[in-house]
Amino acid sequence: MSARILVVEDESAIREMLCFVLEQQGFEVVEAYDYPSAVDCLVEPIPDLILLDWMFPGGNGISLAKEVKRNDLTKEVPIIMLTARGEEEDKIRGLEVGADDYITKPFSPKELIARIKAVLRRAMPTALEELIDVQGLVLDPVSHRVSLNDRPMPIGPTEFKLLHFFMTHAERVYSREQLLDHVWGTNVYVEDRTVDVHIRRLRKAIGGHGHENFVQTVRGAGYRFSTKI
Amino acid sequence: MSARILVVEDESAIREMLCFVLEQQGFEVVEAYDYPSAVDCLVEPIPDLILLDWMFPGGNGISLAKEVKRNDLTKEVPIIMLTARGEEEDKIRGLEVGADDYITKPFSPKELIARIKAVLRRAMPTALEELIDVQGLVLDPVSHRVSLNDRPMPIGPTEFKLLHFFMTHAERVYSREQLLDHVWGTNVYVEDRTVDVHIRRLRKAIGGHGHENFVQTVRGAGYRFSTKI
DNA sequence: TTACTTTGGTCATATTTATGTCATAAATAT
DNA sequence: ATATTTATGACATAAATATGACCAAAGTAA
Repeated sequence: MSARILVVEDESAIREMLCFVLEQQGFEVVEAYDYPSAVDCLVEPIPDLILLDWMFPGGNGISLAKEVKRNDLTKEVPIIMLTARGEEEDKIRGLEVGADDYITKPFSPKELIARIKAVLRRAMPTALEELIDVQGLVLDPVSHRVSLNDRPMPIGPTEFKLLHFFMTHAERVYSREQLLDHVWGTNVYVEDRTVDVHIRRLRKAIGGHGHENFVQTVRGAGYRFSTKI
Repeated sequence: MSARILVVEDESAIREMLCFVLEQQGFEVVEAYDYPSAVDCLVEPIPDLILLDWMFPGGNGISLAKEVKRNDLTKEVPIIMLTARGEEEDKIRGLEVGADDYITKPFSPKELIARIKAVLRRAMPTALEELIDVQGLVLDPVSHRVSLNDRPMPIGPTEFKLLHFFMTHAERVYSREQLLDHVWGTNVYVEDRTVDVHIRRLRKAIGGHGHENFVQTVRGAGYRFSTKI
């Protein structure tokens, strides 16, 4: 289960930007552009978090926030408000009404994601890291475990990270350099060819039932995780 | 190969947002926050496209655009300018100076990507990494795969590049020399006739269902990729 | 601490795959 | 018919990847 986020923002460009960033992060996003549509989105299913523009037509953010906090069904839903730069009093009033955090426009995606995750970590800690299942090959980021048809498989730390990256970025080639950047981290001086070795170790770790074929060599380009053979 | 985009924008939140969106699209992004750093980023390697904030400290966008268009090495690099909403005269002046398009802040990611792709499609079609489908013959630059009616086909690196070039430049003859330049790269000393061999290998790789007829010999001129027989 | 285990990176070597060139066959134009 | 151009198969060589072994570093348990 991943978190469902309600975005309430009247300006379409900003709303689309918010949705884009959130969807890239794997969140389920619901959009509302004014007061009535926002109220509609508050029921069935109830969102796990609300991203709320403070000034929008048809009732401002404060009244919607109050509405949310008044209703027993939604009072636990965290709210992050979007404010224009410099509107200090908005922030203060927002936090008084029950908003959990605020973000100033314009915002960087990093900041946005960090704040959302911080709020969600408090509210629903397990929603951030999802179980990944690919044809019986299951990776659980929470318990840090990999299993093959319900049988736990021993796997090394680097191989785990590599597999995690691959499973969350399937059907795409990555050069050795890119893999080093993403899995080992940037500015780490490691030989390119080391990737080959870890690819082999990963294949060995998940092998035995054909799953090693998911890790594919793309000659001259790098490696790819794919379920198509 | 993916396009390298230079983002020139002083406000870090907006710059990070631009970079985030572009990187998600698979572009390689270089950031600059003022005039000197932007000029540094104009050489080695030369970016394939410049996203330029019109008003930024240390010289405005117009002067940087002029600089780019004056230099022989960079004059072909397309420029998309970022303008504040309502600054009509900026847009007009920008297009006069040689900008290829403009985007108004705030912008939606969809619009941003669409405009960038439109400009790149003219300048370097193979860098877009878009799925290309020609009558069941599908080339996916992202996963680095070629499939024929959903069946993945094995194909060598050179044949892949050759096919990619052909599919993004269909209905047009290319001499062997031109093909060597575009697919093998300039300043590579390879016999002209080698192209013939790779053409054969490509035909073999995509053959079997008549698709090999797309790769056509134009006697005395070179080769052509065409769906018309 | 010490002894032991696991892990990570590198290397040398084996194996696989790709590349460019040639000789010759086939096709096409004059 | 002959000259010109392209297609093809073979092959040596080059390049890329896979693998096994090794050692150092980091972590663990006694």
